[in-house]
Amino acid sequence: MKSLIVLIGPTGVGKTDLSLALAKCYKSPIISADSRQIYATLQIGTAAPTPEQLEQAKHYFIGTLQLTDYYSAAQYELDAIKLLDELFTSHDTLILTGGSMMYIDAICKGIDDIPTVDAETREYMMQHYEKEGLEALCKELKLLDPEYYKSVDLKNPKRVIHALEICYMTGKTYTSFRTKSAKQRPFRIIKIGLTRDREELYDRINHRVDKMMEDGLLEEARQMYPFRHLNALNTVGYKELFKYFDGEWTLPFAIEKIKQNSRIYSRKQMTWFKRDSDITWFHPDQQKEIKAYIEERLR
RNA sequence: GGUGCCAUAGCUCAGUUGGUAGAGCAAAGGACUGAAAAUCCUUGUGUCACUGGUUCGAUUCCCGUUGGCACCA
Repeated sequence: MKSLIVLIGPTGVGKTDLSLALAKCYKSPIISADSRQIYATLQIGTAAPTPEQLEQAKHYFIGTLQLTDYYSAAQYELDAIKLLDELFTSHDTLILTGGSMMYIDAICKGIDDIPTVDAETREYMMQHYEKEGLEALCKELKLLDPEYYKSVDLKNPKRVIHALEICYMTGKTYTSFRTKSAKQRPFRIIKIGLTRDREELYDRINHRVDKMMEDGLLEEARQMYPFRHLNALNTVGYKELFKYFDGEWTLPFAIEKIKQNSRIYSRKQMTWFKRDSDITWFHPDQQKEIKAYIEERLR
């Protein structure tokens, strides 16, 4: 039986270090599930594995995209599942780690087969939204897909717009693409969650931001500044420094905001992970216990 | 030393013509199916600085105390 060890947890909890230890233990490469570390030029600000760490194990999906490349959780599912199939021919146990909740779920449960929105449709909908407002779009959705209208968060423009995009593009309801059932994977999934006391986690996050600044985050962000409108740069650590470059915030204030937004993000991750009853939780220092748990499950 | 002003949520401040109070920020909780480090939703009890007085009732009015600010010496 092939097994995928899925190592998850909030930002700054210590996933990278443990993933390296487990990679050595199981002679596995490390497959990343991180929607920002996947971009080549966002190393410092996303706390991507360092060159030294990258040498310790083969990594996938770290720094493989350009900022301008289109990517999504669904694309990640396709790419990662294909890679897993290949790697399982020569490995029994593989390690997946990352903090992007939706990327993790894309691997473990799958994402429904919904068409990719083409550039014209998105452009059209964005203009439509600017001109008519959210309420008008909600009315349209009520007509085109009354079922989804009932369950969608009507105050969230992204959700409403996307559903409409699919309706207009395909001539079918958005609901018709939603299966609401998890895909079965041909491998065993062992989910390990890493957690720490909140105070401890916040402390690590705050210190990590200071370390990033020492390591040259400001310069890295400055080089990304011309691309600031790209989705890849709508990212904690960069968007705050862009406000500093714009003269809106002082540098110390921007740094405080990076820390604050990182803390908020870590909480959001925990909210998502908490409801996943398949996860078994450990403190990152419990390496022995974690290995024992994995051994037991592999048997 | 004297006079005046101020003291209300973690912070900045409203407010109560006397019936125990509310905004912003912070903080916390939640949602999540092709942009997800994104996007969106919900949540405000606090010795109203301390002591005493007036009052059926004081955070509100009065005396005093403490701390802060300003002005005068």
